[in-house]
Amino acid sequence: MSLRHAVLGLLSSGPSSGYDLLKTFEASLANVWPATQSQLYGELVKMADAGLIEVIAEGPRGRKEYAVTEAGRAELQHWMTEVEPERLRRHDMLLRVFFLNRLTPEQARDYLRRQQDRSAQLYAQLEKVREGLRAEDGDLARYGDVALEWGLRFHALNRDWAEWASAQLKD
Amino acid sequence: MSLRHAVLGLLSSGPSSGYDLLKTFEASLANVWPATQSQLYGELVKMADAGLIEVIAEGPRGRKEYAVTEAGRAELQHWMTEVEPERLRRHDMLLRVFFLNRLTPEQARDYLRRQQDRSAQLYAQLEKVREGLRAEDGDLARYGDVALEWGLRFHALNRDWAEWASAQLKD
DNA sequence: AACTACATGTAACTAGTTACATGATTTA
DNA sequence: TAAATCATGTAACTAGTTACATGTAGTT
Repeated sequence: MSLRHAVLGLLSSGPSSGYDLLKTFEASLANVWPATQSQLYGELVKMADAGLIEVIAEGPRGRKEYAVTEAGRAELQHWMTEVEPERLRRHDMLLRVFFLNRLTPEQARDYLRRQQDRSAQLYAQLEKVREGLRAEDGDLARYGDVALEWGLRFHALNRDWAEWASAQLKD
Repeated sequence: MSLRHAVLGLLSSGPSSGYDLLKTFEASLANVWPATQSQLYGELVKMADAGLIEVIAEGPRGRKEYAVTEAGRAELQHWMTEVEPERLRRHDMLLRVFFLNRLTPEQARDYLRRQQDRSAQLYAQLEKVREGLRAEDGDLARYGDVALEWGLRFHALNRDWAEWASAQLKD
């Protein structure tokens, strides 16, 4: 249900259309909560039905400008302060680790090596994103950077763990 | 589609029934790839239809013993060595971070503090699981421990990051 | 005889994906 | 006037969840 809360979060800093929200998802939230066009438009209709948001204006080409209602603000507040974040449940990189003994030792080492390389690459990519972000400001960029730090640490963890795991295999 | 591969992985070390597979999911794979009873039984039927597994025996109470076919083994091998693991896409703990400025500074700090505590707690829990695991052996336990190390590092990362993020808020 | 564990199956629902469809406005 | 961008909507499908349903075999 968090697409709903992502939308409430975005709209809580000002009204916007589905189209514009989609751009924001792609530009800012892509790494924490991606949304497709069809899912977003559908969700906006459901949220309006539920009274969390409302259409406050219609523009050219059928553009609809949505704003959060009081009920929407309350729901956002509730979700932010009282709902425990979901735990990470599925992790197919780790799932493969359980079956590493089905591979030859070389294949198993290759697998971990690929994960290590990939994480190093993702780390480097994120570092570049951070540089690009330095230019911008505003709250989304500011808090975006706090989230980005998590990402950097995450990729570093994966990289280092894969190296460690590779060494473990040798016994 | 990875439930399918989890099943292939488990069956690749010997035939088993849906019921027994479910126990293994609960005991060993719960943290990397949970499966519900209804999903598992449904998937087994689809996999048999697709020729990846087959019923090799029927026991009391309608028990069906499944075994991997050659096609199933090939699919497992393919998935292990040629399919890139999915990246983590959705992360609602981090999504909330983007909207931390909608809270009062105290609420925001509380949020991060709760995440820190929770991660510390999950870390401690996993450590206990590891102790319990030391007793067992066999490949699932052995590789399970490699995955568990990832989990420990992950919770430590979350704990430390939350502390860091909390300090960031003060400017 | 009652209880527990074994064992499978099905229905209704939610979230998310890809692909298709349509049309209006702005800009080169 | 052609192309790009703006803007929304819908259909078909997949994966996963919760709840319901049913019956058998072994244990106390």
